[in-house]
Amino acid sequence: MARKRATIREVAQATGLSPAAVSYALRGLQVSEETMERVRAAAAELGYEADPIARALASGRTGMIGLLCGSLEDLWQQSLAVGISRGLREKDRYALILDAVGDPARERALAMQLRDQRVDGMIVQPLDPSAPFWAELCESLPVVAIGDSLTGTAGEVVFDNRRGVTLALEHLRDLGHRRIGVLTATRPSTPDRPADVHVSAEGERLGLDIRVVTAQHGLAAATRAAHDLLAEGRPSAVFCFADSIAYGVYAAARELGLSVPGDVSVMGYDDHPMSGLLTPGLSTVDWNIDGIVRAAVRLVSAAADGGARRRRVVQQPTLRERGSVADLTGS
Amino acid sequence: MARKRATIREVAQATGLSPAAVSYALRGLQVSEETMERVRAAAAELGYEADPIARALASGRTGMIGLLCGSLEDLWQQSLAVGISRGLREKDRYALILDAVGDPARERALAMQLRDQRVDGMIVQPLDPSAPFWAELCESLPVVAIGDSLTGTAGEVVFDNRRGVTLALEHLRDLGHRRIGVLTATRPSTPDRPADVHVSAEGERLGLDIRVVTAQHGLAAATRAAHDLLAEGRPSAVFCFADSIAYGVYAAARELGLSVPGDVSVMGYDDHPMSGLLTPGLSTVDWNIDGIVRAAVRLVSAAADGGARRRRVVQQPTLRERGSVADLTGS
DNA sequence: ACGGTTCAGTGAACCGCTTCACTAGGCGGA
DNA sequence: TCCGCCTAGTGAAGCGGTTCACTGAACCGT
Repeated sequence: MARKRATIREVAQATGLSPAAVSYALRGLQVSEETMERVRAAAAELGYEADPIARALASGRTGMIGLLCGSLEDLWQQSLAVGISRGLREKDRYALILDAVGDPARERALAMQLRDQRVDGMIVQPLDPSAPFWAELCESLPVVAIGDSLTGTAGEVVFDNRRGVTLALEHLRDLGHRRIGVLTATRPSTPDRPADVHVSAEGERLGLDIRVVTAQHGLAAATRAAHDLLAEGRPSAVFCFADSIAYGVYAAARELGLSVPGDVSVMGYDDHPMSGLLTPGLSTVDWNIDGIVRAAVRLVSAAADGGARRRRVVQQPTLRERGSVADLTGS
Repeated sequence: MARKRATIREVAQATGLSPAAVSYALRGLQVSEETMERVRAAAAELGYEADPIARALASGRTGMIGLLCGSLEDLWQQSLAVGISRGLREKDRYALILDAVGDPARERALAMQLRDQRVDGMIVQPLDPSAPFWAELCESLPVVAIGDSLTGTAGEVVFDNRRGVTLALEHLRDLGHRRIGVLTATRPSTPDRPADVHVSAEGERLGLDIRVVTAQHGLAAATRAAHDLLAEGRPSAVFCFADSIAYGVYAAARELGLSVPGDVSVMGYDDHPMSGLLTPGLSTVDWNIDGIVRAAVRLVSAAADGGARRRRVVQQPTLRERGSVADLTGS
């Protein structure tokens, strides 16, 4: 059995100080340089390290940031998780990553868990941004939402989806596409997701014939949905609201013996690292994941340090052409 | 401000019982059915929920399982994380995912953090399985390692790498390949990684001309390494110790204007969901990720519930042919 | 009627750290 | 010299649960 670890009292004993003094000293507060040194030495000697649980109970703080992902199965969220983990490390914090596996009820439960863990703040990719519990959560700790506005006082890193949609649809139109299938990911209880609205509006403005289909998260589900979409009255192009969904279209096309972009064109939305590796490379709307990560990390750590909570960063997209969209204009 | 949450003492007050009784009642211990009901009702009424931090401090348990990933940038580890998150959910536990971002020092720090968080057990994909701190860690909580044996009393889900390597190399040999490049991921301080040893041994047995190159984690690093490997005295096939590394070979081949498998054949190791989507599909060694996830979850939750800690599951590979290996035999 | 079990529940100590209110001593200014 | 203030440090009360040792009552067989 590992020898029981030293407590603050033992350090106090060893230095002839009170536990309180040791507590202060180790955090660089209130005490003279000299005792500070003495305490540090004794702590090192005894191999003392403060117990984060006890500390959290007493102080209500932990230095951790929670990252709550709606569905880690989504490659985009995976990339984000990796980036945020990295980014927080540089701020001397660390990320607790939790995965709601696509279940809004679990999302709620995990959010509460995280709060109870006394995280100093959290970054969320909400499954259900309109759920009422967010407001309550925002009261008790700084929350930063990525991609959606929450019902509550949260920081936000949002996407200019109107612009992103316009970019994608105009690109398709310019290359001569008129019948366009749109594949979105499920968003429980937000049927009127802003981006979807933009699709209809922009589609109309551009004179496009648009059909929207919703897919569950995950490659397999996206493939099934794409299969359905391609099977009946095939559109000339499919615009997907996530690169990982577009991968499903590639898979479905392969199953159906269709070539991309020969028989069907595909546009993604995200720009995931894998997208450049497919054949043909996936043309997509690039949201600059690094920028998002940096913004989210900045917002949450500022808020956790007592800064402003309500702050909004709008991310602008750029078009990334790679060859998955056929030119039908014959020019 | 959110109204302060109810404590156990308030529930005690409300029911006219002692805090101890309430504590027992809520955990279904020691008390009569009737008081149990009364306590539950009062708790619900007051919106009482036990504070996990206080509980952890007092009892030393949390119900959480830590998942420590050496480098979440690796797609394989991402998949594993997702699977484990799912799997633990079914066991009514939940996963805390931490990412060492490829840094052994951080791996150590996070492992200690996790222990201090009082996780009931942890699943690890060690960066440095031979580091001495694992032994110490294994003393204080159940650890399950995936892919490597730890220096300590840990459960293990290991791969029959000898068999996997044989499968891959024999496949290449059967299709007429002789000069083979091998790309492995960095493993700090384990230069003699078993799999690498097998490569040499098997290569010799099969009469192959093998050259091993090590890549850092991440797609970009893999691409660079592959670039180097392909540029000088190009081998006819490259065998990669992870599918995500193989993706780097695809990328490098594209940059160099080489076709896969026309100019260079590629074999992976893992079978990641994306591998079927590439063109050509990546031929790889399938380790059955679902099986691994299930085994790891089973081992760790059994150990956390007080079962045996030292237990070993060996995973067997199968060959998955998809078309990234050219047949040079001309038959 | 009596000692011995069991059952339901109590009180208080604790888990290990933080923090609040307070004090002793040193110092400067009037 | 006295007062007030600052600094360095103390003691004890938490934080919100769990757990151990114990008690009083009910029940048992004899």
